[in-house]
Amino acid sequence: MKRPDTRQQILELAENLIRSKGYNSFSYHEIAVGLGIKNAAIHYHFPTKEVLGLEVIRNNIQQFKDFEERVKELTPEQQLDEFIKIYDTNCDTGRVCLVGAISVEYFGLPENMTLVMQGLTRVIHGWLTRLMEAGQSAGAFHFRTAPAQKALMIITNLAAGVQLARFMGRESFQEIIKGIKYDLYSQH
Amino acid sequence: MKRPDTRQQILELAENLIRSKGYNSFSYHEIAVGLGIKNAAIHYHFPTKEVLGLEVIRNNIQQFKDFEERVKELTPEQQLDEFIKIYDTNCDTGRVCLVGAISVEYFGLPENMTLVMQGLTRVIHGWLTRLMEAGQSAGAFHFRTAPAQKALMIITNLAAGVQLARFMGRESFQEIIKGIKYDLYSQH
DNA sequence: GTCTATACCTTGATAGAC
DNA sequence: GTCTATCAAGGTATAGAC
Repeated sequence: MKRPDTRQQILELAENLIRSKGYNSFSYHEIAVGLGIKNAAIHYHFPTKEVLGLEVIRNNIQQFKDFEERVKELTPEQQLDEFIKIYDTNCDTGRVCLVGAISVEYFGLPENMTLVMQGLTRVIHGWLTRLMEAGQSAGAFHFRTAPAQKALMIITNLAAGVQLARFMGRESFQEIIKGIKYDLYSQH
Repeated sequence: MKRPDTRQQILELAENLIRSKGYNSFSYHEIAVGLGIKNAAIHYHFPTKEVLGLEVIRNNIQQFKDFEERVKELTPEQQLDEFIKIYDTNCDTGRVCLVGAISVEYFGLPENMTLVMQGLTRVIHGWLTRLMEAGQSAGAFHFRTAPAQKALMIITNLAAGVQLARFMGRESFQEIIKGIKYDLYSQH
């Protein structure tokens, strides 16, 4: 069994912390304790916190592209289910999506981070827009507005749905999932 | 120059800072500089940062109740417009809603703050649910799902819509507003 | 790659004069 | 009510040994 890759472990814990409490609310010390290493070891892999933040975002972009690749042969309905499942799992584990987490601290972040985040939002929104188009063409999804707009509606339902669930409970997020599917699948 | 309303000024600036960069990203020093006072003066009005955070939330609840009172004689369509306008203005000034801002830092906040936040979400969601019911009864809004569910969909569209706009631009939020209204007003 | 040790800054918070 | 002065704690970050 391969030895655990410290760099990757730091990256994953940092992402979890950002999505649990925010970028400016976690410290190198917290990561060090969590992984049983020392402060300085983190700085060896990520010289500054900004670099760590940037790598977390870039890693997230890559993860989403892996997701795209993994589901691309599925039907639009199945792809949507997989997409929703990401947020559903996040909701269970108490983590909001990276876009929401980072966006809220916007004016308290290094500018580079906000720039790279634009890339992440573009990738996600672009994929979901194409999925809406494909599902509409296939007769699976029913909606009358533009696919790009419909994609925005769904992303915001999911992103803020997980956030809201922290105060209103898991059931509220389940209601939102039902709402999204009802809108898409009912003939109107 | 006398400053009888220092407390209120602190409260307002703190709320703006929370909704610009997050609770754990602003400091007493920032407020002091912003208002031309000293660190210690803030501690006179709000002994701890937790108290300040709690008062910001309580103040927000009161503001929303004032909003309810202000619009209660208007038609459901007009009330919805006023509600949307709150978020639209926030979007222009670069501020996300308090619910989104606080929710994202959930696991990095004093527990009391998360408890009081539950009250805020309940107040907003309750009001919008009743508005959905009233609008439906009046034949102004058209939707088939439960009013409480429809309210959740709209709140999440607006809350995350403002967040997303920080990366995707103001136009994306305008698209979301159009989407909300199209869904509610079109016969289907 | 990881450690110890430490420098340096910012933070929330307090005491006491006015 | 606001100030000056100060504090302890915690934050990011670096140097150098191993």
